[in-house]
Amino acid sequence: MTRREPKDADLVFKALADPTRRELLDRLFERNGRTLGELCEGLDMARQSATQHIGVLEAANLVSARKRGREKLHFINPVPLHEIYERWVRKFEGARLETLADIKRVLEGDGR
Amino acid sequence: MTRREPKDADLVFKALADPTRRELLDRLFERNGRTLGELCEGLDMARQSATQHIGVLEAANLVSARKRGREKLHFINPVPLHEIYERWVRKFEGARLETLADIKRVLEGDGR
DNA sequence: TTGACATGCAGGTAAATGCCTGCCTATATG
DNA sequence: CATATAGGCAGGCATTTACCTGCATGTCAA
Repeated sequence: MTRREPKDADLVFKALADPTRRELLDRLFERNGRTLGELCEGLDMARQSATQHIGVLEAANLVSARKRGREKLHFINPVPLHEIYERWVRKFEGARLETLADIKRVLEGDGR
Repeated sequence: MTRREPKDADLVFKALADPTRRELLDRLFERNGRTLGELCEGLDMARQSATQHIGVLEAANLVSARKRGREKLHFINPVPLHEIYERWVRKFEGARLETLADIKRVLEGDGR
């Protein structure tokens, strides 16, 4: 019923949560500005399916496209990736060392 | 039909693609070793639903848990996040500067 | 103009996801 | 022991997702 508006982070992570879409990003990294047809080549799925995947990447703002004649050219936008890093990776980088000590401390029952 | 075995990256990104699960990670960062009950508090969903979310985080190896008596204690594991960063963020960080130039070059039709 | 080519659009289906309710088990504690 | 507390397990339902097929549109080039 109540439709929640998806946040940016949702869109980006969801977009990345599929191997086909990550493959598409890799292809664009290898050579930016590919057409839709080039991107879909050898993907082992119908063009229309790949198009949907590209749509997801565009919705997440990871890819932007523009037309040139009858072609659609695609470009990577790395900004959302960096934002994800700042908010969801960097923050937790320090956590590793604490972990073992925390586990011990808590398990030994000094509690909370 | 043919069930594909999900890769690590799939599990991690999928786990992160939900605001409830990200909230859980934040709660664990704020204080590691929380019990299930503590984690679920105030989450605006049934405990069982939150438990499923925690299951997704565990499947992605972002959280590991162990029992103490009748309680289940949860701990962050930041390693998968770092791996994601190495493979899927760092790689694309350099792409930004190229982008505008690429777009121009391609649009002006020197083609591929 | 006309045919070939690149892409867009509209459903349709099977599986996965996210939430629920109901009930069971195990551990603590009076 | 009896009860409360922490958590586990099973099944059900609505929505979303990831594919597909079929057809329409727009652009280029002979």
